[in-house]
Amino acid sequence: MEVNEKLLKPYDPCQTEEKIYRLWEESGFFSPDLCVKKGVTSPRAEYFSMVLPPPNVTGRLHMGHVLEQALQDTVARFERMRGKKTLWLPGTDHAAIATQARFEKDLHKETGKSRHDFSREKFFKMVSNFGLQNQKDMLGQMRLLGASLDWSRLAFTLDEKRELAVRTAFKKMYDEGLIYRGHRMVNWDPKGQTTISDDEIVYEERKDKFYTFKYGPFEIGTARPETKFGDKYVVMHPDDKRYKKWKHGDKLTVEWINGPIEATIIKDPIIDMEFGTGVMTITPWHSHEDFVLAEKYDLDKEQIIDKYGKLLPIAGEFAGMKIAEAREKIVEKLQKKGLLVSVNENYTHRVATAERTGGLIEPQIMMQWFVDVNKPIPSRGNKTLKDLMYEPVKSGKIKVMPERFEKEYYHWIENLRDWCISRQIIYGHRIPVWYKDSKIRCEIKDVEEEGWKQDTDTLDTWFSSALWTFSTLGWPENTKDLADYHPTSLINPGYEILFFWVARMIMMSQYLLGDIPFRTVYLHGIVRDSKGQKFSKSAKNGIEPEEIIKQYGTDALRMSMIVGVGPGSDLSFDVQKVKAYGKFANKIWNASRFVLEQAGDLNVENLPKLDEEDKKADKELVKLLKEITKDMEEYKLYLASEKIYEYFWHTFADILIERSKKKFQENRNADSARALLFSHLSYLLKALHPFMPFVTEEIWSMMPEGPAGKKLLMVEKWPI
RNA sequence: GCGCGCUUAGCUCAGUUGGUUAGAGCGUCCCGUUUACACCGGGAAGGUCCUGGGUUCGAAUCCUUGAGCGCGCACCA
Repeated sequence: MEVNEKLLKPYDPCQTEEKIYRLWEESGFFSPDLCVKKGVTSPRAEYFSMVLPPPNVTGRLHMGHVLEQALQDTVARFERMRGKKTLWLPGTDHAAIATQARFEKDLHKETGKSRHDFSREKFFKMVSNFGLQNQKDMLGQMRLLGASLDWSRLAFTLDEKRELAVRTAFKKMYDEGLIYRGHRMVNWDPKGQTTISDDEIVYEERKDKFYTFKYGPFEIGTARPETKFGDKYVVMHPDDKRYKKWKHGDKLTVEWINGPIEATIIKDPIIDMEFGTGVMTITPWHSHEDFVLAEKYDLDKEQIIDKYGKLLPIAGEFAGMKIAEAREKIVEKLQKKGLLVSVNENYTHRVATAERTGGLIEPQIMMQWFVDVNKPIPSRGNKTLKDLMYEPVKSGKIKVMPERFEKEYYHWIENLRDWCISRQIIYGHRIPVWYKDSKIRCEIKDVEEEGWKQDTDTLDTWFSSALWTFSTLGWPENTKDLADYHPTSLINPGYEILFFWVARMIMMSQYLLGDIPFRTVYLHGIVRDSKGQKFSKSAKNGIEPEEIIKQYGTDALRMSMIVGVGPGSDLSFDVQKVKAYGKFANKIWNASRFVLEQAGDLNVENLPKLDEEDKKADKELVKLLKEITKDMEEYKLYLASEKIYEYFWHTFADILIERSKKKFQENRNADSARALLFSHLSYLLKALHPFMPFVTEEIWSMMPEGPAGKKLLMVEKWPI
């Protein structure tokens, strides 16, 4: 029979995808409510829900986002077709420090100005506009990817509803003593001029000089002479025989950088006797470990370096100098005084840098806000936040894929310290605390009364994303969405944010709702270039998803990211692979043309009977579909996609279609062949749809309509 | 230092609980346009499944030794 003339040409994704997406969007079927209302989903159906890991509004989507959304959209479409009330909720993340840092960089490059040239309000507005523009671009990109997201529920981590959620969470934790303010050792980023959490530190291996100095009768080693001005405590192991004659608390006068100082002996088993001389001096203000010691023995703590990385007056003649400059000069001076013992030029160690700005972290003691992870919580059976994070994974209530990340997760929790949540940046959720004289109030609503001033710090962006699974569903209101869709079924982030995000979501959901945030965590890997390098701006190896889509189509790009890529494994992006699946889209197109030419006029309701060998083929397909369904239920998309590809091309096209040609030629069991081709095609289109939604939907629109009418393929029933 | 992962065809990788001659895509070579498709079909070459040892009737798959690469975590001054 005659087929649609579109079918006579090769498949052209550019001519198809935009139109198809509009069709889907206008149908309203991305919303589970409308699916129920329009009768394609039963009101009593089981639910399936996912929140999209909100992309940062720092720029545009990259290949990592494509992978993530391809995976999620495939699952969402599968579950929707199986008749579940399926919600996939979109949103974006204000990504406080990342967005502000990016904006400031551009601002400086373009105008030479910095945040200090604007009022707080003005600057906030500027960053905010920058973020909103990026958000707009990204939402467009998500549509290009075919994402079946429910746009009516679009959320942003910094919008009004999420602000309410953040403040409500903060206040509850504050009232229960889980959030406190205190002078504590924090990670100060002199470049970004803000604190960062332990998780935002990136360690870099580096070669530095390691100096050994005479310190009275001892020799001490350091890579950081510029911090040594306040070192008036000498620490050694209590069992170290070499220093037996010194007792804890002994005092002695030693010649040091700026003249003699009085040093005090501290004996503590923290010292590794094997390392160096077994003696060290401590700088409690600028070292985490030293701070712990200082607290233990109630030692003086003196600040040596200011927040701009310059030495303070305690450094005497070196005051005001930058660290790098001072270091050289201090060593010079000590050498002149005869106190320099040796310099090791090849000392490799790891230095802490800030994830977003690359700044060298300077530990500092500062007044900041923290989340206490070790405090027993009466309202949660005296469990700690650590317990609340640990338990649901341990008990299996939350399943992590691949499983090996569970170990990393436990390990992280065991080593977890209180979470520093205050940031000295402007773009973000301002801390909902107000001060007047020495009084302090934590409130959900702005304090408008005379004389009260709000804290100037903002919250770590991960504080708001930690609430994401339920803040997007309306919490703290008692909404129907929350009752209907929480806990969510699946979350699908990259493994690199297991701690930043997944752990914190579990913590907040467990604490605030007394429930898990999701049942399964499917961690995906990183998309690298063909040489295995991470995509990055500096490496100039970035590939724009749009470029690939323009050339090969979204379906091809999506398939290339799903087939054979298991959970947690990185994938090297390879255009050849995309190209191959572009060919596959065309193969589906051409096979469909043949089938529709041969069997497009069959009575769908009453297909001819199958002969023996076709019956066998039919059974095989059923078996395959069962297998694929099981794989999909277990989120093994990498297997299901490969199987369906293999079957379509090498069984359906290469064997069954070729066989049918003979039957048509010989006019032997031709009706059976027609029926087989037709039913095969319609099953295969359905099974392929979650993976390659565009080309399958387009072909589906050309399939003959039965008496029961025809729906969009996206809401047709899954074949098994 | 502790822990985890990877190593399969020239390249990028699959291989689900151990089971016949180990697979795909791309690339290479040969042949082929007579009812879809050259974005194609048929065929071929190409593999010590990192190394050594073990368990087993049987190992790419399980255990173990070593090597190379990668990752996570950790207070070595």
